[in-house]
Amino acid sequence: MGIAERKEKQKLEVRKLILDASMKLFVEEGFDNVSIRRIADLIEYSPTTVYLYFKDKDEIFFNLHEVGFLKMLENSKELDAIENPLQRLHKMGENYLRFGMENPEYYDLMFIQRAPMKKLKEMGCDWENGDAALTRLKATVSECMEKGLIAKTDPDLLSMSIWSMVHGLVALAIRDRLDKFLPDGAQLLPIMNYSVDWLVGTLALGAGTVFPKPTI
Amino acid sequence: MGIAERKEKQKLEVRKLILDASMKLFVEEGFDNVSIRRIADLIEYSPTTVYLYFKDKDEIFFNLHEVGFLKMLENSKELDAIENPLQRLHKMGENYLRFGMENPEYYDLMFIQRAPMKKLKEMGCDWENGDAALTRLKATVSECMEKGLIAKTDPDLLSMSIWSMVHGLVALAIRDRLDKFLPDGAQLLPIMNYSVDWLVGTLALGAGTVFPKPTI
DNA sequence: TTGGAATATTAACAGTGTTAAGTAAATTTG
DNA sequence: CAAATTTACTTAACACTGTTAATATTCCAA
Repeated sequence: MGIAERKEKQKLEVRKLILDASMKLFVEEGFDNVSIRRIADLIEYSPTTVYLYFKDKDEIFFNLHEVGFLKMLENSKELDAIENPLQRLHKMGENYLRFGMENPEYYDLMFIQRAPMKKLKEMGCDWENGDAALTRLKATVSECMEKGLIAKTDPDLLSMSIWSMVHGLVALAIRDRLDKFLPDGAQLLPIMNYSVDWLVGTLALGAGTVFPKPTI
Repeated sequence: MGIAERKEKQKLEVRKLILDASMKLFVEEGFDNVSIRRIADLIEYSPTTVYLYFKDKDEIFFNLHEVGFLKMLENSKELDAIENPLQRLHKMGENYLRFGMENPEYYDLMFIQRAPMKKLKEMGCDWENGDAALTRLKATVSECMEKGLIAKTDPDLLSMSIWSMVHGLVALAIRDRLDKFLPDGAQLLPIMNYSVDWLVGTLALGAGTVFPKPTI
């Protein structure tokens, strides 16, 4: 079935063309300016062709949200090499902030926009990507507790709290709520990183891991 | 100038009519379904009349965002009566979460939607509402440090971290990212409150203030 | 009573997501 | 190989959207 195979491949190619064009528009012109017609213009097809590859606009955004998770995972490969779970936790926080600030559009789709979750519900699926990410966080938090590096509490609750803090930072930042409280021209990311330093430093029990108490 | 006065009053009345109708649509049908034409239908004016009272749609959302801050402030009157700043901090967190979960549409406009900040930039103004709120938080955090209730660090940094955590919780919750990690049918707010308990409990130095270590 | 300002409306422009119907090319079938 | 059928794509249209220009109506002051 060489023909069916080739056709399959071509179909995937056009799909990718559409996704790439959508993201290009999203990154360069913002969510509101991603229209089916402009996507179609970019890939030089008619607008209705897009509907042969995606059921509707939300399905495009759902797929981009998945690409975002892949990208984030790639950004976190180095984590596995870190033996000390507390240091790993610290690095996880730093990576999360950096990914969000460097890829605000992907971050938006992954954790802020409603469209992907709407699609998920429509499909009756779980949020596998988010699930996996939180599971990794929980594992590291649990390991910290087991090794006596941080105080023992409910690991699920603590993981949710940690996630909320870093998400809160990125969400406020990329929706223009943080810059207003910063000295003129100051970089946002370094200051957000201090928050991670502070959190991990506060969690840490022993004096083994050193995180300087920072000041803005 | 009795007539001018009455006209002024009438003008304000129609403005309020528009804002109320907008919010009604926003609450009942979601952000995307608030259109100028539907607002006009609701108040039984023609669509273009709306433009005599607001420059554009974003200006309506900006005004609603301000109404939200008023509402939030009202919800926080009881705070002034709490002498112990650590207890006050705890209550601030609880109030913030409750306000966000009970008024997700207002919260969205205040801390997530881009429109209000865009308008602010256009007007060249500061974000007075957000500024005032963070200032109140900072004052309480500082008071806690002065009275030796929590460890001394940079109060600005700690305030930002605290805010980020509660914002993160609400933002994830109202954008449907948290329910997926909850036992079926579990209430979100009580669990989010545990996070505040944990945070304040972790910050607290003395044994004077009792917050039970919770488990989900 | 007339003139002008304030208020409201109609009509229109350029854009949106999406669907139904029609066309042309590629592939399978007889 | 030719006919039939499937696949890929397009044109035209519907019902919306925010917003502006031009027009009509109402109201108050001179």
